[in-house]
Amino acid sequence: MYELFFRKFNEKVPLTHEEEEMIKTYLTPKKLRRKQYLLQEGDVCKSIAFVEKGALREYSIAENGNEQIIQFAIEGWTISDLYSFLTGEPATYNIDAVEDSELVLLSKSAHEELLRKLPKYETYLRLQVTGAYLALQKRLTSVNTLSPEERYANFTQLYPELVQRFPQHMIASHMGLTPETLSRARRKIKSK
Amino acid sequence: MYELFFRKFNEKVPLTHEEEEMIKTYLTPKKLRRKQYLLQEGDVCKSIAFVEKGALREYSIAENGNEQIIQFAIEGWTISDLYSFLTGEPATYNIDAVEDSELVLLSKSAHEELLRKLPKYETYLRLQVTGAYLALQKRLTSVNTLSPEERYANFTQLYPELVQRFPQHMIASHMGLTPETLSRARRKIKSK
DNA sequence: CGGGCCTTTGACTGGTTTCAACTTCTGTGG
DNA sequence: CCACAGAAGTTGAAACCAGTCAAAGGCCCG
Repeated sequence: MYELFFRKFNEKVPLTHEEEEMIKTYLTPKKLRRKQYLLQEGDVCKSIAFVEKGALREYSIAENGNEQIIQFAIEGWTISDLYSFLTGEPATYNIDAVEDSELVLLSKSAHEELLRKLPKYETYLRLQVTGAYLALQKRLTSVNTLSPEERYANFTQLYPELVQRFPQHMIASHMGLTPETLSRARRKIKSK
Repeated sequence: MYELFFRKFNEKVPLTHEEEEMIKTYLTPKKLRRKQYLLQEGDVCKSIAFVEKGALREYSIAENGNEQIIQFAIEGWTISDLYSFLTGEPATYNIDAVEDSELVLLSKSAHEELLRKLPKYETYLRLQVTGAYLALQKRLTSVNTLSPEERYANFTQLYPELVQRFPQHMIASHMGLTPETLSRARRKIKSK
């Protein structure tokens, strides 16, 4: 249990067996069915979720009803409405399962206690957030400088697994395009 | 000296007098003239810069020569090519001064020693990066969901100081618009 | 005072969105 | 196991909106 979680943790910050056991007491497993919500806009995000198995998405809904996907998560990734989690404000994002999924949850109180008790947890968090920040920065640059085709090509190269597992219209939404535009961009790429 | 730096640090993580003195030994002041580079694409980013006074910008240059501004920084903000700083790879961004500026620099070795010696520094960093991450997330959402007018209105509301101190064409670049489009968006807003 | 950069405005172009129809795929219930 | 309904993806046509190119006016700095 929690194998992948600790594998990823150890890649960033190596843990002793005792430390692993200690962390385990703070973790909660959770299974989610396809289409089931982990978090709904308006609720407070009460935990950080690590994906042991499955696939989820995080998205907001604009006034006109358009879904805007801001993040995907598959095995080994972490997902949460961090702002809501940290501040206790209502979430502005929704998170739901795109496939049946198995998660590892870390509640707010667990998070706070681990920060107090285990410096390695803070290091882990820092590295995690730093990585997410750098990835976002690249993404923003690509949105501002690349054409839809280039963006899609770039995305498939960076995240081939995601292209396999999420439907096209979600990937379009993630890239800020309409499904039609993405479909046409794909055709152009193929014809080369 | 370094007043603003420690004010901001203490807001996030309170320090004792001794700790402040200790940190001071790792800091280096630097003055920059308007238009002077702090970092040029291709060089390795050797420090994190805190702005005591002045205004800077961080940007990349696309093949076609277009400048794409990814960040501004004024008093109290921190600026750096974090990826280059952490990995030692050549920087993909340029940083230069838009006004004469006074900076506080933290070198890579200082950064690493502080991480080892002072847990509060790691906490400070974590909070700093987390804040930057959340801000970027909001920015990405606004790029994908708002019209140019809404985006500019949003920006002026969020960062009125920046609108005062940076020329329009830089703000346009920051928002991923051409100067012409921003000019027209401003006119539309005024006419309401 | 002059030059150059910044901003604004206009006309035109091109690419993405929108709307709509059609096809394909998927999952569900009879 | 097949049939069918709904979702997903593709394609076409038209509208729209930001980008591009060009020019003029304003302002700052040397």
